[in-house]
Amino acid sequence: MQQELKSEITKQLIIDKAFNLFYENGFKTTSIDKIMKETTLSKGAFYHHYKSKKELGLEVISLKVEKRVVDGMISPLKEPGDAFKILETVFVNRLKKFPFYDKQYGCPMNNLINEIGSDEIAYQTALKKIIEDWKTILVDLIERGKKENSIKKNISSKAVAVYLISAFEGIRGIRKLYNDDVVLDEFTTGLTLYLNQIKK
Amino acid sequence: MQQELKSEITKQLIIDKAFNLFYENGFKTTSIDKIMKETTLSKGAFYHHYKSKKELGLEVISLKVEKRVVDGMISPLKEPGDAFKILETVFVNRLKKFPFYDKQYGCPMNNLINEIGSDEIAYQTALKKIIEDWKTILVDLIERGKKENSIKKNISSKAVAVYLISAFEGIRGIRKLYNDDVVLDEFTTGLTLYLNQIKK
DNA sequence: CTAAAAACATACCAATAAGAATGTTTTATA
DNA sequence: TATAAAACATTCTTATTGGTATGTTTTTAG
Repeated sequence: MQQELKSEITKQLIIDKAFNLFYENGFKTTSIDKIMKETTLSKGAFYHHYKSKKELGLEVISLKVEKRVVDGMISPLKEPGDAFKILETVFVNRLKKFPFYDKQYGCPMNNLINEIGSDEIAYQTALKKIIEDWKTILVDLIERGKKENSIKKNISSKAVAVYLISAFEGIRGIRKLYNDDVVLDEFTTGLTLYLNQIKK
Repeated sequence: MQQELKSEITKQLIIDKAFNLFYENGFKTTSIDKIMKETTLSKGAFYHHYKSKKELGLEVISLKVEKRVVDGMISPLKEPGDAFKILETVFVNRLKKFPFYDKQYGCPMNNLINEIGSDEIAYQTALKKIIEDWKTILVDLIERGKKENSIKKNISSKAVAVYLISAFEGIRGIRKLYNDDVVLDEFTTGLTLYLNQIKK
């Protein structure tokens, strides 16, 4: 039974290194050789654990990319408290707390969406799942805000959710082009303004 | 003097084919071989006109990618008439009029931003220029709307401009994951809602 | 009409790609 | 403790990469 654990540890190592390389250099141009060089293991080890690069890509998406979005943007929305306040805090704070590295390389999910989003159905489905989960929880929170009278009732929760997610992912990409936080600050101002307009 | 014309025609052919391949398959994974196969010319011809793939990439950005954004989203903002109405028409109509192909492959600029936006300073600068131009014209229009009393005065024009651009680019990416227009319609509802909130 | 320069073609190079084949070593089980 | 299977290493294959070197053909200027 110790073998299974060892296998899991190795796979996790591969996934971790792969995620970082995909994030920094893109999916398509990151080779198995480069990934395995990082793990200090061999290519033979890779093809023992994974049948293809595609299989690894899907695991990276469902285990690493998804986790990032869940931890940073989905789970925090489930917290109890004033729905509007939570909405504001989660979106604005996340942007403010990104380290330089994350600002430079953008959003791992958004990078993948734009690089391989129209390539393979498998990638599409895996990435879409994250967006759909995010959207669902956001809609729930907005609906709650309506009931609790912190958010305007005459707006479509789905529309607001999609608009918020789009804007957030959009700025994560645009920020990559700059070397300072000016655009990011302007975005935050725009976001705050937007949120105050759906506030009751 | 006819030689110069011939050279220009060949370069344009290369640029056109390159743009399409970059758009459909990404920049990094589109090889010079693939591009020249499309032109039915040889690799020798390519390296006669361009010194590197990077040089071609920069020309594609400044001539094709930029033109697309200028024609579709910047120039229309310069039209005379009610500033708010123009804002609404340009953004909403553009989304509604995208052919299936454009919805599937997303925004060429946004694709490049996310694929190579943190790679080379040269690409960064070329792409940033487009965003900056777009932002400038948008700010001008919003300012005009404020003066002409069609847009609220107590909002930051820059913030609104950045927020609008971010949301627009964001949804262009997200739409790639889907096979129908549902998200796009929800986005449009969200966008319309947003615009009505900055309306006077 | 001729020489040179521009436009293109062909052949090549070293590096890198994904993956298969075939090893060797470690671990678990009977 | 023998054996099978899992974990990993080494080597190889075929294709593709950006770019160069060296051609040949077309165009232009004198």
